[in-house]
Amino acid sequence: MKQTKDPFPTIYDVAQASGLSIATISRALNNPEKVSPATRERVMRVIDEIGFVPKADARARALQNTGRIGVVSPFFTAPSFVQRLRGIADGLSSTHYEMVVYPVDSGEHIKHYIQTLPLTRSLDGLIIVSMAVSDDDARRLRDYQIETVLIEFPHPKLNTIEIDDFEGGLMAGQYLIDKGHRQVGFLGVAGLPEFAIHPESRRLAGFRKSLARAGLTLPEAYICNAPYRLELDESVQKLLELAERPTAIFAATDLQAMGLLKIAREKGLCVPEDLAIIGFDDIDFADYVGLTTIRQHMYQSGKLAVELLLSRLKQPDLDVQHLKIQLELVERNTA
Amino acid sequence: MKQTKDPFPTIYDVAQASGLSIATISRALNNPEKVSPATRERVMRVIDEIGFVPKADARARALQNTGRIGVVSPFFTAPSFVQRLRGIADGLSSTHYEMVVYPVDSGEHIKHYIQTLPLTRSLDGLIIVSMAVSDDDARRLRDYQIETVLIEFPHPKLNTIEIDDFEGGLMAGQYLIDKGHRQVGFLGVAGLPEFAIHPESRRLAGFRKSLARAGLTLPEAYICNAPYRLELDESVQKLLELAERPTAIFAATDLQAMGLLKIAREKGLCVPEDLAIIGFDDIDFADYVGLTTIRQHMYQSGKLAVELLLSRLKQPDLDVQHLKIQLELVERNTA
DNA sequence: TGATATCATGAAAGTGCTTTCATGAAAGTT
DNA sequence: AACTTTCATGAAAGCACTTTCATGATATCA
Repeated sequence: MKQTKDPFPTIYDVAQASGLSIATISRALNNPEKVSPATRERVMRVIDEIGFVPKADARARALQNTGRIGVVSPFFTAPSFVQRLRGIADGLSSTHYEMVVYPVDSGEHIKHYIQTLPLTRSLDGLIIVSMAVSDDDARRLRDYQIETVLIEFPHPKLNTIEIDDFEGGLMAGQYLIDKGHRQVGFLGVAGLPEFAIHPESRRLAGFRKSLARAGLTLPEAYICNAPYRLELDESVQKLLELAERPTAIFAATDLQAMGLLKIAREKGLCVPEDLAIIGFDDIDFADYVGLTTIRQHMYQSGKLAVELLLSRLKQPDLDVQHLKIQLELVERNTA
Repeated sequence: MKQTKDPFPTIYDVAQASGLSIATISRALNNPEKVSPATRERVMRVIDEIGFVPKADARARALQNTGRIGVVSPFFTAPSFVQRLRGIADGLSSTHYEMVVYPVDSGEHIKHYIQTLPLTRSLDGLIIVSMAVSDDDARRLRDYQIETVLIEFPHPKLNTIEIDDFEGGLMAGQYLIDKGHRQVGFLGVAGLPEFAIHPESRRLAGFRKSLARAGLTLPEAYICNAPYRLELDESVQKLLELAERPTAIFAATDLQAMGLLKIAREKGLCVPEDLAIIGFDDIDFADYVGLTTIRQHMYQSGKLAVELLLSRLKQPDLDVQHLKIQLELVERNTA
């Protein structure tokens, strides 16, 4: 009667109630084959009776692992990042791992995370999304043997899921050129905090390359940078008000492409006739608005990241891997 | 020299290196005033030297708190839910709490979580979003003294952030009536899994009430249910092809309202002239597409939930609270 | 100067589990 | 019948901290 009242029965209670030792209870739970069937039966019945559930932290302590993997990400609620998060969550859902999300909104934050997370030992693995990791950080992560997978920012010493931003920019440019455009512009990202990475510069580089190959140039006046959100600023207005404005624009992100699309339409421009627009990312809403874009399969990148992480957790001596996500041009109605 | 090589110095290493006992080290860290200034100085110097960081889980175990709060949510990557998540994350960011996300995608899942999370005791608090909680579940959560805040689904015995769906439906209906509409329809949610809650029925009830007050009725033919996503199914097509179709439709969620908007436009209908549309939620993209809607301030609900949770964590004997989020009609271009 | 209060410190218990190692019984072998 | 394996089980150590309680050393008071 005492046991049934106890709100938190421990393994000791189970042992006592069943007349066995805690070692046997533990075995029945974790290595059932090491226990006789009869005993196993008995243990299970008692467990059900008194409602025993192993305490996670005690288990973690003894096991030297925590059953938790951390995800550190900036803008984790931005559409594209959410898709990634979904991939991670799905990848983790079939395992017994929990997902701890560390939103980072300042440079202090990330430094702090990288410095203390490995030390407090409260995580089995770490997925770092779209954040620059210094050699120092990388060394620290390795020294403290916390398995880490980087998404988007590559580091030679760490597992990485890479996006070939250069290639993506090249694809976008080539596509526009093939469509006959000769005056093309670029919409980049402005005002990104210093701790975030800047993939748009590589997208721009690839874009430039494609133009060069076709003997075209990208005039300074055709390059515009705007904040990473739906509401763009006046610099975009100006670009569209140019006497000789571009006939096509490659936006470094879908979010901005959508902002651009809206402004263009407000100005009475027909898309794609007057102005072709191609984005990058393929966020969920891209399909809704019919945005032509370069898909980088965010969901898949997240899922891949956890698969990579899990495989390393199982076999820690595996070589560091650098996977590349396949880019894909999705043709819709804006270009 | 041994200490400096050890990648994970423990409190014992600090004790040995400083010639003090682990008890004193612990005190110097947690109750500095209980230790002589000289000793404190000495301890700190050694800690810095060998790079000691207390292991979080060991600390949690001894302290009986974990520094972690759990968020269980369905569809946690759907636009509206993400906004809520952002509110929760922001609310938590100024604290030392970590956010563990438990995505639920099956009924088994939620039952399982509610039954085991409190028992494994690896969480200080729990925020349950948009999930039905039975009396049994509620009792269990209380018995096992895990502080819980429910969002959207109210329970008398637990803290709740409520949304007045009935009132929202009423507001939507009243607005359409005031605009002169007499033939109004309703777009509800179909195919929601059984573990999710169904706020749309209350939204519908409120909507009906407003119609009744104006002497109007809602014909069966004007009620349509479609999946909770951007791509709606043919039932919506049929509604719009009715000989005498409604002049206005209240969609139970913004996501569906946007789907409806797209279909209407594809059919050549002018919105709002031919068909007025009003949604519910005010997701981020609602502003982009100019959707008139009932805002339920998802972000705020999340933030409020953590504030409520934190205040209860500090003062556990506080009475259970039931907060109501203020709804707000946001007039844009679709109605 | 002897008795008492104050204070910094250390020893040890507690936290709830896993796992190694030892033990004794049953089964198999010759 | 004596001996070796095999197998289920229990005792106990280990995980890395916090905190209570006891102790001995000072400081305080009469």
